[in-house]
Amino acid sequence: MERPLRADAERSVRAIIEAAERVLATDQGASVEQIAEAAGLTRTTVHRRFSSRQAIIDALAVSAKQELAEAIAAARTEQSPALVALHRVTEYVLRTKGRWKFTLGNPLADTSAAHEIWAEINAATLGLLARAKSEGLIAQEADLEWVRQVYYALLHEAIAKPADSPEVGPDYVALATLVTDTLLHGAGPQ
Amino acid sequence: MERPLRADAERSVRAIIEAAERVLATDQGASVEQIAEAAGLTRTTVHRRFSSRQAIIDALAVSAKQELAEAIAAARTEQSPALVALHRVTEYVLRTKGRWKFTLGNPLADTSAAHEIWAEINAATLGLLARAKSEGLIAQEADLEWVRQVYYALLHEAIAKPADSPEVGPDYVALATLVTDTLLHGAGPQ
DNA sequence: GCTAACCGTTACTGCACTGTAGCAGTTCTT
DNA sequence: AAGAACTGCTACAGTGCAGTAACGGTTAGC
Repeated sequence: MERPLRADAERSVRAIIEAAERVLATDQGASVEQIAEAAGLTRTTVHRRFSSRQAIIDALAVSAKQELAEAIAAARTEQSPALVALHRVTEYVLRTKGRWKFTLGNPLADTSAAHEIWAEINAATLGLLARAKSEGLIAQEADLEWVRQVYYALLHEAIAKPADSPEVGPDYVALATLVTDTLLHGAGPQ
Repeated sequence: MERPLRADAERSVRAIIEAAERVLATDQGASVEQIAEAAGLTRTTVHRRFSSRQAIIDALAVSAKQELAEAIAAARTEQSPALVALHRVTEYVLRTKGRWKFTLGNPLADTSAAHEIWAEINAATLGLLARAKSEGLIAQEADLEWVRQVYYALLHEAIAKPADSPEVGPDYVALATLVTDTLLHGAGPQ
């Protein structure tokens, strides 16, 4: 029963979501007005597209997690051995995570709407880790829940890490190598 | 030139800080009134002890980081080989971090007042890691800044990890082993 | 080109929170 | 026991923000 939005309205929605991501990344408590300004719109227009401030957060969560799920799917982890699959999915995830610093890795943005997507992502990750274990990459005694937790944390830290060459943007391939290496071997020699 | 507080006032200050830690741990944006209620006081009394809401946060940061610095000092890391020192300091830090879930590991609570304490802690950690490297625990090629970042993240995750036996409280020794093992060897076999 | 949807502007309401003040009763200190 | 410090209570001013409404001008879609 939902009329499709007009093209300009659609653009506004995009602009709001992207601006919200940028603004909230540096200030979680930012007002709707700050978001509107960053989007090049007025506050009233924002309220026309999103009935409440929380609605913006929800939309943000859905967008980000959807994009994340797509990135994971695009990595096609089932079609390669666990090591390369892990490396590849890490790279893809880092790319999208770089664009959603606020929403992802911020429990505040966990809403019911995005919960099922998140569960799906979680299951996929656990599945890949289980395969990694069966292929001998991960110790048999390892607690996979803990490994997943550490993996997520490493992804987060990799994004937070200051880039080696500030001008050219982060080298996601190198970061993916760093994350997987650290996850599997830690900081110790070998 | 500061008159010492009366005993009851001193107790109020304590109660406020502890309550603030509890309340803010679950809701970063909690109001002064919520904090007051949790402390068993009224809002006006809170404002008598802390001129502004930010002043509470500052006091929180100082308290927590001071306690953290003491915990690190108590570990006496210089007096044992790096591996046992790392294990020991990890255990101590986890204990205090468990009591300051909000303040520590929340950049929001980083204020100028606690900055120097934090710098000191940071330096001590880096020093220990450098020694660990010189003793062969950490790979020569490793980026110590990255290792420190990962170490902090692991501490954070260890605190967030659901306890194995919920009733008896977390087993900090086991957690310390988990953290150091993961830091040095990752999730892989060996 | 006509219509409907969209946006900016202005203005208003309502709410929640911060910070302050005065007073009366209680608790510490000596 | 007396005075000072402290707390609870009530009340108030000020602020910032969310959300709503109406109007005139602009833009997209058929």
